[in-house]
Amino acid sequence: MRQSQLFTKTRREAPKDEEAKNAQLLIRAGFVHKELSGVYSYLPLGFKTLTNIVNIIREEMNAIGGQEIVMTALQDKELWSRTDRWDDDKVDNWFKSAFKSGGETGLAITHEEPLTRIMTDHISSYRDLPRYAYQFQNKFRNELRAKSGIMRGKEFLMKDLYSFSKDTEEHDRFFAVAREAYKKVFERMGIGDRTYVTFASGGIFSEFSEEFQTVSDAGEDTIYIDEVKGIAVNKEVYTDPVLAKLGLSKDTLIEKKAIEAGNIFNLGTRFSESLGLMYTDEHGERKPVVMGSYGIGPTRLMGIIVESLSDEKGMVWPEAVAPFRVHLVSMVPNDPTIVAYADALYEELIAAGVEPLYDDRDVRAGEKLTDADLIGIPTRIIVGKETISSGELEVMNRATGEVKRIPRTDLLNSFRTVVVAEEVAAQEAAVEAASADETK
RNA sequence: CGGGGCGUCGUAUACCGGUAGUACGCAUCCUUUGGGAGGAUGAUGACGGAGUUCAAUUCUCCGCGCCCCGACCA
Repeated sequence: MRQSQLFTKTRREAPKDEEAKNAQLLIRAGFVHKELSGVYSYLPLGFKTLTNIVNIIREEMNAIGGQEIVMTALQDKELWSRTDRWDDDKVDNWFKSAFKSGGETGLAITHEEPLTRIMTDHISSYRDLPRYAYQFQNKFRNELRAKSGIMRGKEFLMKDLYSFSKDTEEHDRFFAVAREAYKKVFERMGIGDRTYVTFASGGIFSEFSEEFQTVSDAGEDTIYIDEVKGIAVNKEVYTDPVLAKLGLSKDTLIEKKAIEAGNIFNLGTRFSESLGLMYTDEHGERKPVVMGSYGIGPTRLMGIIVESLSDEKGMVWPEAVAPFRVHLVSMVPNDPTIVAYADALYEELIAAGVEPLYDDRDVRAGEKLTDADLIGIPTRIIVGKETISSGELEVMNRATGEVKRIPRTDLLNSFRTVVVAEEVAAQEAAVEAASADETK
């Protein structure tokens, strides 16, 4: 993509109505646009980044047997009344609206109810279990106070997976599998080293839920981490009996601020019983389906990555989620030789399978470099006078600032090798997933 | 929802009861070209409503919007 064609521009200053680092940087770099308090649109660079995050999650959900669907935003009042989650005194953050023909509806805050009802059409025997379905969908929550930029909005993207199992044993097995899949997601996003499985309140459903908490000063939660065991406890359940139960000692726990990047819940039979999702077991006995729910907010995750990995110059995206892997910067816009060289290199990079963001704008070098720092693409290739005389490309690592000089052909070959390796890995993963399906 | 604060060109800011100024950005031109360059010229602005006043962007009230602290957060 030629940067001269990108419709977004960078800004020197953050808008005064944003205090959160993630929102300041994302707006300055043109990734997002604030529509309302707690409501953001995603512009080309932001959408590409978000798409990469979504795809990583999608791959990991597919790998554990998840089947992707899309449910509706508009909800059936009658359905939610049956589980007693419609009244404002029970759930106070609905956005409710009325049909012109009469009657009320609401914008989905979560999707246990509609999916459980859908499943009543499709699950009736033990042969139909287990099943796992998930979606990426905007959720709407009428928060009294949005805050922290894109990390706590009123409308936000959510990946929610729901599991349907025969009994608690089958459920527990999948729960453990889902936990590992979540860990993989955070590792691939570059925040695995600072994200902890955290025991938290299970709310009305069960004793505990498990949160995935990323250590960050921007976090709203306080957690107590056991570094050796690699797990943590949320302050909301930080009591002696709970610690004893989890085999943790106060002496080894470290208090940190953290932000919830995901959570997994054991729902038991709360929804299946109230909505009649039953199956007949091997002995002809009718039983309620045992459910779980598993959430990750991709938009929040994007904010967490910005909060966690940016530096004083701007954002620093991990390879896996960066809007582009490579930022090609031509330094002297009025020198036809350099422009021609950079143009040719741009085409060759595309041919090698790595489309860069190509800063071909007619602006000064300083502005380009400052913008490149802000945008935070992991690898930067700088083309200037020296490049042409030496035949070596100046390749800079955004995260470390390290600069290497690499002969042009070597660099192009290394990209080709990486692309081929990724294709092979993708094929292997597909084969593995297919064989996993067969063994079920 | 309780408390506090704020709404001025696209962005960030200043001043003022009586010409609304500056910087960046934008437009045209000249110079400049490896870390947000200099000059010249130009376009663009007071959240909405009511009130006080000869006169309101400025003061008062009511809306609306935004931010922060707390509460809340399947």
